[in-house]
Amino acid sequence: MIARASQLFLPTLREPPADAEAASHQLLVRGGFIRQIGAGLWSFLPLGWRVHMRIEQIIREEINAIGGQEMRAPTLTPAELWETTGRIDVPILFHLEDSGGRPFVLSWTHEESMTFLAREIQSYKQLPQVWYHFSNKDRDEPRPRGGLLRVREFVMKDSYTFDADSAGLDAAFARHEEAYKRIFERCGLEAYLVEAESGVMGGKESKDFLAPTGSGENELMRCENGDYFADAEAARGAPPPAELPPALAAPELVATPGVGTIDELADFLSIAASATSKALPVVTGDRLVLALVRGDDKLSEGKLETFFEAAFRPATDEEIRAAFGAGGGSLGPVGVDVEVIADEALREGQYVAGANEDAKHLRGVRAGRDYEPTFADIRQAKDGDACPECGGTLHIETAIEVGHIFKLGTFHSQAFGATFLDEDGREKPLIMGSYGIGLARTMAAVVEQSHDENGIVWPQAVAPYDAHVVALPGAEEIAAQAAETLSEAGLDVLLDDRDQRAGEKFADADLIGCPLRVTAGRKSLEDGKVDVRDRASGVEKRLDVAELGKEA
RNA sequence: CGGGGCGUGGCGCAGCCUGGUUAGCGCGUUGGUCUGGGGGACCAAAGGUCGCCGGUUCGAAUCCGGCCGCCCCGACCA
Repeated sequence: MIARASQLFLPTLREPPADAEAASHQLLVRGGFIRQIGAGLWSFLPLGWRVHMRIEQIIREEINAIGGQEMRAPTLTPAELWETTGRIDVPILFHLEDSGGRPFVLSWTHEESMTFLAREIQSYKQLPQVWYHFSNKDRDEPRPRGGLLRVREFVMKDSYTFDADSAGLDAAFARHEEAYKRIFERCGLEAYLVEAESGVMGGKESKDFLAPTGSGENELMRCENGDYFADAEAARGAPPPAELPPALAAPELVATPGVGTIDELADFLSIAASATSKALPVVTGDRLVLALVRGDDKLSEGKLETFFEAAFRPATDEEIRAAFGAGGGSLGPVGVDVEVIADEALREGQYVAGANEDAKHLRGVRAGRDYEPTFADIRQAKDGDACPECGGTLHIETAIEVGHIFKLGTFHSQAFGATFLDEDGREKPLIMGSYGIGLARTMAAVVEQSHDENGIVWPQAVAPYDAHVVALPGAEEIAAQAAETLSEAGLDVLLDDRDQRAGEKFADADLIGCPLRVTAGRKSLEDGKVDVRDRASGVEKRLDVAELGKEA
């Protein structure tokens, strides 16, 4: 097909909007792909929607290929659907009422709707099932940002799998892993599958697809040797060894007047921060627990949450006094009647710890001798940590989460009574998985990874048009012929037939970023040809119009 | 929710501190002439409740108060 620029709604901008910072935000607005209508609320203009549709079609093909059945559930749902699972209290829900005052919720995900439907599954003979749809998700995000990177309404492809047993779930999960890899690869996006923290909402296992980019809200940790990738929140890096002073036979009390922070403590005692330990009293449910990490490490809230399988909060000053008999700056694991969760880094060696007496610390505190902790990996991984696979150096990069896949188990099916009769004649809850891809976010991630100072460089599979034909004065006819030839060869063509200067047309072509630019002008007309330029490489060659079809 | 910034024709900005004619500039838009391979030149023109409400004042884009919206950092985040 051929689209004529003179008739397209394609409002390109010479300058980026003042409020745009992320490259994808600037370029997609400047290129006339999207326009904002409120915080986190975006319209897709004709070009932007073409890209969106191409991504959608790639996803559709790949999910169909693993047996997915496309369907469609509504975004507007009765509130009782969410009361069934208790997720009515999730803070990002948009609540509304119909004219009769009945409560409704805008879906922010579709486990509830799909599980509701899955009650009609009766027998193991009907399993497995793989359902998916493309639908709007609405989320009352506390802070939308970065153009398409985090929004309040967006189209997600979400799949839901129903299996009779966990082996079936594992297989469905694995098939989605592979499908997602192919999807991102076809979109020309570099994305890595990493372990994610499943956090409070539980589930047995979840993995993220992270696309390294210049802007984003996630952090990808990767090994310099390419053998380990992880979400920095969940990464299992090993910290550099602690610089420890000589060991002591028993803990030794030392006065530390005026010392409040780890840095002050290390300075005061003339030791490295890594030779100290940091005690963080937290409350989960109704128990108070002391989390202990090395002085130069930070506690990973996600990891601790996963360890507890529950949310937690910092203990209050009163709770701390009551449990430790000392204030926040002098807490430690020795001689207290409190459960201690110590980070793995503290398994070996002796560290300085708070003495549970104000302004006093203990030197030479050793796990297993002076206190009995439960060990767990609860530290936040850092740039420079050692790779758990090969010992190489790990580095952190900014990334966008473009997909997330979950093994849900039976949480939703039990809530809805979505059961089936198994081979053994017993009624069992369906075993579920859910799998999401944000289309607009994928689009933004592609732009983040694929642009230069002049504009977007679309991978062909997701480009708004395959070729951009620039018609310069005096060569309108040959330009139209070129567009026709390309179109007949099966390409989607944007023909710039506007009465504009050459420079403006070239600038727009670079900005819009179609993979191929074909220019017909006086220069090329001299030998009856057109100039074909590759957007990515900038390589240009002069060809006969007739040759265009083959080239493309 | 905490911190910071911004709100003036379609876009990007100046003016505000120190209140005072018809609120400017660049780009874009419309008509015209010339031009024509990297955002060209000239002529003419259209287009603005200065975010909203209230207050101070003879007089408010400008000063004061409240509210709203948007962006960034943080908190939060399937």
